Amino acid sequence: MSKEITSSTNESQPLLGGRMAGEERRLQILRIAVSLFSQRGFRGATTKEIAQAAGISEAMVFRHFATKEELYAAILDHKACAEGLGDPCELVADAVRRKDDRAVFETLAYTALQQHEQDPEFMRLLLHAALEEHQLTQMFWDTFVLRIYEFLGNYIRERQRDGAFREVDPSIVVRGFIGMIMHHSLSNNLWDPSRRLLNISNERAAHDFTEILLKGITTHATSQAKASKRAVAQTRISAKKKKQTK
Amino acid sequence: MSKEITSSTNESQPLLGGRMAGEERRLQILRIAVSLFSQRGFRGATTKEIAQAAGISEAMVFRHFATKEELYAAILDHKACAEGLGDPCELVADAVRRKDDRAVFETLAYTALQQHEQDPEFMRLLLHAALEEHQLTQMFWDTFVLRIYEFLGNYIRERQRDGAFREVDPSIVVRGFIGMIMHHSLSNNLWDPSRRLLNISNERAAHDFTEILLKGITTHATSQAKASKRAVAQTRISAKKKKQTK
DNA sequence: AAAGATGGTAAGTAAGCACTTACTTTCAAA
DNA sequence: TTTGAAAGTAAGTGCTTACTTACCATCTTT
Repeated sequence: MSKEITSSTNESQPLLGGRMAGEERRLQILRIAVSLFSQRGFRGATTKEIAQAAGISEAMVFRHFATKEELYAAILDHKACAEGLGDPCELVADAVRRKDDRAVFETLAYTALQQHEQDPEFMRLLLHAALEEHQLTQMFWDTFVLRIYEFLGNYIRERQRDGAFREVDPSIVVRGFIGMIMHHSLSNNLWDPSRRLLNISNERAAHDFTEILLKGITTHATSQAKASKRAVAQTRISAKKKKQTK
Repeated sequence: MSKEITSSTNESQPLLGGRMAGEERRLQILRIAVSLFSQRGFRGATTKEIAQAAGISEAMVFRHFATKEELYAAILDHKACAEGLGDPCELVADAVRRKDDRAVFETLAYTALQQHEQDPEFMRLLLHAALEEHQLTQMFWDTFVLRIYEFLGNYIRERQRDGAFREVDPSIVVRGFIGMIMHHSLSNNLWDPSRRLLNISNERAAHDFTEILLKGITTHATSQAKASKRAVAQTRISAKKKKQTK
């Protein structure tokens, strides 16, 4: 039981001998817990495992987080708030202004796919939370997914007014598009990690999904005349409105 | 001790007299276990809970299933094999013969959506299994998803030869289509059960997703001449082949 | 160098877990 | 009516779990 001063045998950070500053240790525990919770879920990951992986005793875990629940909540907050997930609306704001449909959808798709690929833990964590009916699920849905629906929905509505897109419920279009992306990431990370069914780059996936969606909702050549007439009329109206309001 | 108190107060099912035939009890346990495993996952559901829900002692559960693992496996077999999931290839075989693209895709989508709606436990069970990296996941993917990819992929390839569909990797098309459907079911059953973001009938969803996909992959009016030429040429070739082979 | 705060641990505890043992009740066939 | 197999249970067993207690070690401050 010589404790083998552990720093030699322990995997996580062999560089540092035992002692750590409080905040540093806290973050280390958090990182390790994220990894274990995402692998085994809340019930599946034990505090003992977490402590061992961090190279400390269980008691230290409970000094930083009073209960396992609190640790879980801290993780979800940490992941949901701090981590990436930069506002997608800003990301494509320029493309929206230029009305570059292809850029809008393809950029969103590519960014999401990259995000999922380089941080697969987050998706697993979210899935576990959803299955356990944890409140984070609703929080995530409300603050993130909802905003994308509004943002993309508004863009689609605008392009419909332009006559560029046919008349479909924008929410259905968004659901379909997000579905293609999410399911592709889920397939890659969860169902078919060896990618036997489909093995393509994120660029390719983003491009082809966008192509299918855009061709699926743009107005046809046959009805193009009608569409452009409407577009012109619409442009005049918006111009008038602008002058009136300002 | 105070054990008698619990036994007198604890009467889970006063309606049915205790005793059951072996097979009957086995199926009852299975049904209850399905429900509990799908709600709480493998680790989350306890044998005690299952026994209580069935109105029997824990020992009876272990008389029918030697271990918890065995019960889990029995459930997955029961659900994956016995339950529904009728061959989708047969379902749309007629539409495929008539080359009725709309019917092929819309029927598949609608059937899947209905299936997911009336048996949400199965999807939860599958998700839990996937997160726990249970072998069923691969089994399900190989025997069910793979076949759909092959089937739909072949159909798309055929229609591409006809000149009816543009040249896209059929696997990507299938992934996109399945993605729209799966994500919609997942949204309805897991993420947004109150359907605040989107609340549409399965008919509507199947129709609109199909519409987007088909418009997204059919050849355009501008290139229709070229396409139909190719289609005619292709038809002649197949006709010749048929005569030659037979 | 004394002191006090902070990082860290060994050794618990009570509850809960999957699973077992030893026993009783029911019921249909011989 | 006997009997024996099947349905059923109470009361464990040993292990694991989240969480605690009481104590040690190592810095920093004055």
